[in-house]
Amino acid sequence: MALHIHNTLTRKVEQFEPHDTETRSVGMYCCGPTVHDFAHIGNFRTFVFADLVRRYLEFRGYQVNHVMNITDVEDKIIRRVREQATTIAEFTSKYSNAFFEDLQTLNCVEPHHIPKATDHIPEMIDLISRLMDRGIAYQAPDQSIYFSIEKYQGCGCQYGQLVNLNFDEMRQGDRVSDDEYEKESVADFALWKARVPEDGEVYWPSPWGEGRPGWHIECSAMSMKLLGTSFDLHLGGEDLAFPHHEDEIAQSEGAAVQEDGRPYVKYWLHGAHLVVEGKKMSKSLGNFFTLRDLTDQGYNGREIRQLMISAHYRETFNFTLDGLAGARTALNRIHECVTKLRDKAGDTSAEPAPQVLEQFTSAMDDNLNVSSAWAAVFDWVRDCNRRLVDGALDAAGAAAELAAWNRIDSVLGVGQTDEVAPEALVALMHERTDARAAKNFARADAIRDELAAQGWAIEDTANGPRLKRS
RNA sequence: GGCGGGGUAGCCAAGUGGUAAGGCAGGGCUCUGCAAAAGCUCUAUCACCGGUUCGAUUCCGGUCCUCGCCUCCA
Repeated sequence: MALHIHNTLTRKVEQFEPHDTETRSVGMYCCGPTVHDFAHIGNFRTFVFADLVRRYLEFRGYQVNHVMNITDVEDKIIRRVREQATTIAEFTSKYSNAFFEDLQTLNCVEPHHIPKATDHIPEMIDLISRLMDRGIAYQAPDQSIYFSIEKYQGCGCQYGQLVNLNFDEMRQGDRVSDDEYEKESVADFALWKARVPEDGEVYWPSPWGEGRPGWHIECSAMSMKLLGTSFDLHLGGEDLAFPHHEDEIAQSEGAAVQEDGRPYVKYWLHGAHLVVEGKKMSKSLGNFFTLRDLTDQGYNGREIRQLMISAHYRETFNFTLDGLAGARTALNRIHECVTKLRDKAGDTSAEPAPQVLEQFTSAMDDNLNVSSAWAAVFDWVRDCNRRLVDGALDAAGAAAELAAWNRIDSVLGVGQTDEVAPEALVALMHERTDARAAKNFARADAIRDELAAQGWAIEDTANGPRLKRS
């Protein structure tokens, strides 16, 4: 079997075949954060999902070129920059840095390219110019540049590739902001927003006067610059399908820069949102969490990551604190097993054991069915534990299972490294062994309590006692 | 109103036209000086009503409930 994924363009699960089949290189773009605040766990579900896709493609032997943008100019940012009398660079760098720290906490692999919108104004202007030249964009009386959906459709292009649109039935105009009333048609969207007093010092020169880019144009300009005018994968949260991604397609294909009728993007993947304790996150409900809120409660990034990738990306996920505690226990179980395999394997190395890898791969190939993939992992844990108890695993066998796990964890990214206990604690552990030999159980238990107080648990195994983080 | 997801054990969550994975929590047992870890073991008529079928949780129709999008949104 080969990797199959759900493509929003066709609304079907399709076999993944990148444009470039010879080098197996894949271009992948993921809409990144708008850096006006600390990102919340809902945002991170999407980024962890993108990380999972990237890691699985690499596991499958593809060479991925992963791009994630940073949106650092936008209404909210402009407002706060003005309120705090600062600059865009200063204001956004704080949240941008925090974002990358958080990604690291979640054990996400850093994208190869992280373009910022404000560094690509010329590319956006070029793209808008091309749309103007083709007659698809127009300047309104307010001096802003808009994209004409009517003209675009007149060129034989389709608007509404990602969602079924029926403009007559839509509740039009409800939320159209005041400054966009000069558009020719309500569905048109801004490519370039003319400078207004509220923008303060945030503006750039352009052939159409001072102003700033519309929201959608940055992703078209930056993705095509870094990945070419027609690339393989574009991902983002489900809310972005319309209008953001739809408009990206319109701008990019409206510019007619693709060769021989290729689409702007071959596969669109959208990750579903998460809710917390069954409800949409909101500060008033008290179920709104940034990543930092959770790590402050003592949960680590691996645990949060595990929970986020425990369910299918196309389903709304219910993130709960109970679930997080469960993720901790589940991960500990894997870690225990891996530790025992390491002990058994020693320095022996071996080729990965095929069985669990096959089960894992066939689950993931099926539209990234992580639930099923985890089931394969836990079945494997039970099987390894059983064989360890039965003495049915020798060093080579353990090494093979370990090698398989390392392959799997290159995708899941939840593995931990063992922490070595301080010497003083190891000495205490030995003292306890002596006490036990002398049947001085009171002293032995006292030592165990003392170790526990320092965050270490003692475990008596067939090979003697072992210390581990509790 | 339009479009698109969902409703499976206490909780989370896969899956299938032939009596339902996995994880967490809980009960019992084994091992242990006691623990821990591990193993064994127990816990579900798949929202409701019709239809198709030898047989449906799975297909079709309807009902109820729920979530998202419809130009801020991951």
